[in-house]
Amino acid sequence: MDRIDHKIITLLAEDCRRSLADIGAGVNLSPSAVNERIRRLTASGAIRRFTVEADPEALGLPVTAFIWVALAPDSDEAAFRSFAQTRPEISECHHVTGPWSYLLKIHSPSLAGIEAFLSTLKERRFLARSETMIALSSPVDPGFSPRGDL
Amino acid sequence: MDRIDHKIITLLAEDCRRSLADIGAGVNLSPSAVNERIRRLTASGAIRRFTVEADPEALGLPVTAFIWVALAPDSDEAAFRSFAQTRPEISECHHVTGPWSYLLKIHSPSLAGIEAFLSTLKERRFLARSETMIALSSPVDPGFSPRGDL
DNA sequence: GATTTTGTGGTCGATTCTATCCATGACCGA
DNA sequence: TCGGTCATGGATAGAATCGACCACAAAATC
Repeated sequence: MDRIDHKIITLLAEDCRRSLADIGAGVNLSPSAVNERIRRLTASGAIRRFTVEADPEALGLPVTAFIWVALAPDSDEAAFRSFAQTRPEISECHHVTGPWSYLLKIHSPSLAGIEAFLSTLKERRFLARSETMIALSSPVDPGFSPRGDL
Repeated sequence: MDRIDHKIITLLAEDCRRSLADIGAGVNLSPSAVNERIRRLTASGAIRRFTVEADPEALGLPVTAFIWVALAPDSDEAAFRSFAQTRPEISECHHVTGPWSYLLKIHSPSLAGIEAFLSTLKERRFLARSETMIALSSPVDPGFSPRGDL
């Protein structure tokens, strides 16, 4: 992981469809050498996946919400984590310091969808309490990469 | 934006390097037709960009933090937004409902980096107050796509 | 200490696959 | 019937991929 790998990742982050020759010109390397480096970066996990950033609105998910979750004292934390991983509307789930256990970022077609999602959390007895914040606008946002069928 | 476009985006989100023939097989369309749809999806902004998800740790950014920001009453909100857009360590910036103005997600090489970032916010007189939460682990996380040189 | 050995990471060129473009054709609504 | 939209299929240009070969640095041997 040297300076060149770093630059390759930066270039791919901007546009991962540029040609190896293009990238090579940016880092003074032949296309083959760049290809080999990308192969290694992918194999080592430094590059997790090649993907597209989509506009959530275009996908019918105009509502972005952040939900603070305090897990119920008797809840199964492992179950909560795997729940989070299987729900496609959850685009982020972080275990955080501070008064709350988890922070969720979720995309939904409507506020009603958020409400339904909260109901699900309650039904499954994960929640001790929660707080929801709706994103009004997002000056910086990676958008949305559908995980699974949605 | 029909069911087919939706599926194409899902397939590209999983792996945007698969061939048009591959995708075509998934949606019963010829490679050319798929190409044309992707072109339109990109032109319309439904697909924002083709990118890579990187592992923040591999890039030397093992610390992920969420910072709640309440803007100072006399601060220039537009200036804050453009500040957010130009700082590469900010991977998300959302204007949210509730007691806080903005939620930031930032990636940093260390806790000292977070502290330095908070100092910058203070120096620029953006802050009325703030609260920082550190991510301990992230069961679901899109990782990191470097914006700009970093 | 000089020389050989070995391994890593590079270039170059041949081959195969892919995207792209264009001409053509089907289908639907006015 | 006429137009517009969208798909197909084939030709072409361009890209990724692979293998053979090369340069360099570090380690081992004489």
